[in-house]
Amino acid sequence: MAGQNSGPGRRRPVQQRSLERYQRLLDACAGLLDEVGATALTTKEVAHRAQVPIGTLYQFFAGKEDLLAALAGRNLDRYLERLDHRLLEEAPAGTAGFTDLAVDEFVAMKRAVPGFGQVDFGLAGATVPAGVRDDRHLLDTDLDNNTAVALRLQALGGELFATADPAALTLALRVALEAADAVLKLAFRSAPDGDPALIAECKRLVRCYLAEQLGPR
Amino acid sequence: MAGQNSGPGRRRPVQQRSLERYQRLLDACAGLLDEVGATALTTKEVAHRAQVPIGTLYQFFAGKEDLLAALAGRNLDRYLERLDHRLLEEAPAGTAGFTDLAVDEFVAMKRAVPGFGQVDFGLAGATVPAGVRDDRHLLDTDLDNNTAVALRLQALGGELFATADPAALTLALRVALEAADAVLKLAFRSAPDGDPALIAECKRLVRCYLAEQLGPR
DNA sequence: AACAGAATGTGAGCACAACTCATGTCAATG
DNA sequence: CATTGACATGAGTTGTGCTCACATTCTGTT
Repeated sequence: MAGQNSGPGRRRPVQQRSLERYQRLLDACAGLLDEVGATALTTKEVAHRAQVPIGTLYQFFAGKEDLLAALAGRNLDRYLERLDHRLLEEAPAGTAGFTDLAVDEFVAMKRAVPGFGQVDFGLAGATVPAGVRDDRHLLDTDLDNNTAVALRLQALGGELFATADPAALTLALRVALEAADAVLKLAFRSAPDGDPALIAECKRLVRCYLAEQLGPR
Repeated sequence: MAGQNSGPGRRRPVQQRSLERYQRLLDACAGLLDEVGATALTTKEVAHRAQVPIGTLYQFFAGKEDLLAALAGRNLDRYLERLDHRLLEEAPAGTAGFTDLAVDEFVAMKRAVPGFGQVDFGLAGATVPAGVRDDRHLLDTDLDNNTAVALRLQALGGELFATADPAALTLALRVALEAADAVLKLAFRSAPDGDPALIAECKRLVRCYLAEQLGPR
């Protein structure tokens, strides 16, 4: 169910061995992210950790930026997959229940998944290579991550979001997403496992906003 | 009224000529930010634009990171100053009015002030030099920008925020601040002058959250 | 005015990271 | 066995952040 959601890498590996190396590179990248942070991360060290020569890294990824984007894409796919499972298991009623689940799962991944705390979905990291203006302009690719994620969340929520105006709901989800991401980043800056008070406030913020959005009841 | 709020630079200039060069460096940095973005910005080019030798730049700023932090600090000082003026002039009643003013002024600066769109207050950019753990641990310095800004906003708001629990209000302001910043960043990623729909949603988000916070009335 | 010593200014050069590309490897086909 | 082309490799190129030995300017004392 999780679509391929990586950045515009160089060559997508098709053979078995290459695929393993590709994943190993992402794993090494994630591990290093937690240890040294995004700015201090070097492509040489990532390649070294993954036991892959530096040239091979650049066959799969256009550069450091693209490597991080690919990791963010994998994170997003995994998050949506896990959220989907929990929605089926726990079957919450109403948007408040959905919100709590979505936030809790996000927090769980921030704690457990290497690198997730540094890049999560890369929402704010559009970061066009600087100087070169964006020239891709088709479908999914040109709406930034934010809208793409909002649409996928909306699909997951399904009947929980009963509304007469789906476009307005998409807008609201984009806003809620960006806001929640920022507040949770703050929560994890304040405490290693996420400040509980800030996590609670994050839920309150989103619930309150979405409640006003669809049916003021 | 605006306190000195720059990063932990190297030497603070005291002489007249040095002060001018210091400001010129920040101006050049801001201009370049808008043209090439943060990652493509080079210290050499900043120094060249400011007509200042590269060595001098490194006397004032510990590095590129610190240069950007200093710009963010100047942005914050200017913002609070301008917001303060508008609060006195327009004297809004209630938190909703305060919110609208605060957001509008922020948007105005995003449009008008060079570099503001790239770094604003540097809320998320704590970015410890990577590898070295933070060793300053006194007063203002160790609570990140977020808390510092929230407290200053709280002071500006003054009697508008009548509450029995000031600490809870500070927490709410920190959350609102981080969320609003993220949503407005999104608004300016979507459209050069800021997507009006997203700006409106930002106000709605903050108003709704703060209304629930202090006096559910 | 003349001088000493401190403070500040300067830019060639160093260390190191991102990224390339000529060469090497190897499997499939004629 | 020879030919071909896809894929793998890491020494080398380019260019950035940053330093440091030396030059210049300022400040206070006699």
